Amino acid sequence: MMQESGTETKSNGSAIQNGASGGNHLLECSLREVRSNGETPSVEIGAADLAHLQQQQALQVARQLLLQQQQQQQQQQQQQQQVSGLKSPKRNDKQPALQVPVSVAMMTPQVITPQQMQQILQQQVLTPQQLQVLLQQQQALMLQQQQLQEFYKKQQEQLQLQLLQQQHAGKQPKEPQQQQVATQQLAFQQQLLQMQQLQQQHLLSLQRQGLLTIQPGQPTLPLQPLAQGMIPTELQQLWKEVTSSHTAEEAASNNHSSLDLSTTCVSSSAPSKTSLIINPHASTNGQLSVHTPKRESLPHEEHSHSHPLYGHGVCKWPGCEAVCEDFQSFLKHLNSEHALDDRSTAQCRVQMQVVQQLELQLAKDKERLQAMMTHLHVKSTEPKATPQPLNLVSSVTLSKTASEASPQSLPHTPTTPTAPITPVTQGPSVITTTSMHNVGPIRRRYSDKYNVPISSDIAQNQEFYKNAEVRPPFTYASLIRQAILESPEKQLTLNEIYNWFTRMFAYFRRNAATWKNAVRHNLSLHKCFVRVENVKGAVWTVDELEFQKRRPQKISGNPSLIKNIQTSHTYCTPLNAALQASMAENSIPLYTTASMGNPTLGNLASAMREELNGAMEHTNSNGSDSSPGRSPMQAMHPVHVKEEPLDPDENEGPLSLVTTANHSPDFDHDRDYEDEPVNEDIE
DNA sequence: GGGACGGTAAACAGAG
DNA sequence: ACTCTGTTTACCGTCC
Repeated sequence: MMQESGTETKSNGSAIQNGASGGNHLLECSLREVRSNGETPSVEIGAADLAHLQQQQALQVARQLLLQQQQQQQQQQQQQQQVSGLKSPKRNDKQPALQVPVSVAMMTPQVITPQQMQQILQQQVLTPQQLQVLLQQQQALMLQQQQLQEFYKKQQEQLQLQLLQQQHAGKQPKEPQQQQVATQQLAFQQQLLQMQQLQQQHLLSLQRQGLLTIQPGQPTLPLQPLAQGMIPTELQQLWKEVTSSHTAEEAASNNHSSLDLSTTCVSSSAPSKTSLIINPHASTNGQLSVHTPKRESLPHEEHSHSHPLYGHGVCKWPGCEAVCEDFQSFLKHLNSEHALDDRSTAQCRVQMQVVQQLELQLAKDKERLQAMMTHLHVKSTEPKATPQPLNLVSSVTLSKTASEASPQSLPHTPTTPTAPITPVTQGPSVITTTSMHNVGPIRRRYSDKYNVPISSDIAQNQEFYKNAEVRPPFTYASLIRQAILESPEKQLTLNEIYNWFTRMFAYFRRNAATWKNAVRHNLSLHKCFVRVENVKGAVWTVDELEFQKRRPQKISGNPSLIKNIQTSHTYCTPLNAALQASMAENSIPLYTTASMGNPTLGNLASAMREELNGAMEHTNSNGSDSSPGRSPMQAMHPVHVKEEPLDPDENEGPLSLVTTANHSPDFDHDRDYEDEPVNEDIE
């Protein structure tokens, strides 16, 4: 069994790796896949063709790169000429040395690896705050640059003055001093250039994120390399190769076409289209324009016609971009230029690969998100951790850091567990050194330690636990008990307990050997679990009395914790839910998750609150005879269903208000989960 | 520091 | 022979 899942894991992992490792391989794979699907075997871009195309594309990119480098150098030279006009001729010898880093800096955006692209893609989910920060950084950079320029100007003037003085004063008085000033000047200029590089890189990063568009009248900024390194853009290049009638050499020999390609990349690549709306109030220093993804409301744009291949008055067929005045002409164009032929089919295949690649990317990012969620959830001692499973927040309140933690005033909107924690809103601030120590298996036993209601937590965060591989903060014993109590007959076979674990918690869909062993170990170890021989075999039941014997001790002797429990319940969870769950935890019957939303039971629960609080206050270290046992409605006997099938104490008994997952006896997720591919990357 | 408790690993046995 | 179930022991970490 474990071996099976192990192999599954490996294969899955390698698949993912393929997706991350190399575009070529991926393309070939996807192509193979397309072939294996048996679609249109007659048409043809073979793997070799594709490789050839990619080579051509690489050539073209290289050419373009050189071209841009030349342009940038020209720009740089222009800038330097402007500057050098003010200073001594000596500076000229130093120019080449200065140009090198600039060129390098400008080349860097061109070699964006898939990983970088992923980072960029990730960065696309920036919050307005982050965007603001970026823009502020941008402004600060510009300000710095301005200051530097001013400073530099002053230096120039000073130098001029000195030179004049020297000329007037004598022929060769202060050569060293002059050199010194020149050196200073050089340093300043280097600083200035560095600032420019920084600024440009910053702008590039913004551009790559699709946040900014550059107005046409901004020649000093390297626009072309914007998205070229990105995989989809490369494929767009492929499109060009496939569709263009002229050769790549022609294209390369023509600056204009090269620029066209780049603009094509900018305008038609997916990333630029997925740009974010950013705060229009943010100053752009007059150099940048904020690009909003919303349609720019071109008058001739599609009104009622929404066609995926038509937008902004342009045919969006990959690599086409023919201007179509209206939708009708677009349709004509579509039928004439993109009819069913070999070329269109081939293009379609490439588009499939594009989609496939994006899907891979998406899958990877999803995986990452999952890992982030897991990580952020695990480090639950972080005071400001935002959306978490409800009672885990309670757990935080109950933890040692509770006193320092900000008042749990978060108005606990019921967590939608499947709603991913929005990691970006938390930002890097959440990831602290202290949080690192908490990564890994949770060893806290919040529920047992602090009496956090397990049923409440499980019920309210059911979706979360089901989907996120987060270890529930409950002991095995508590979980086993919960599983058994949730069952219609309050008895489960071992296998059914397994199934409950895997069904309710994504975490238990892996490392089955470990936790199953732990389950068995707990069943055997704790007296509260009673094995009952059945006709079918053996089932496990819960001896509540035994269970309660060990529980009260844990909450005892720490009044502050008890107080915290109450306050945290007040703040963090809907009272009824927390209360009834807490009662359920204390074996106060009738109040289960089922009572949530039930006004009658809710009121009853409210009425019971005082008793519960009082009971908790009276909790002492003896424990065994403490509050839960004294509840008048306490079940004073083990739950042996065979003897009392209609036990009114059952949480979901007579009322049948089962809100948690109803489990069919023949439910067999166990195998599925065990064989489920395990995500090794998270580990 | 020590005891209680929980998690994990492992060995072992019996049943199917 | 193998798997599943159940028991037991040992070790370690955490908490009080």
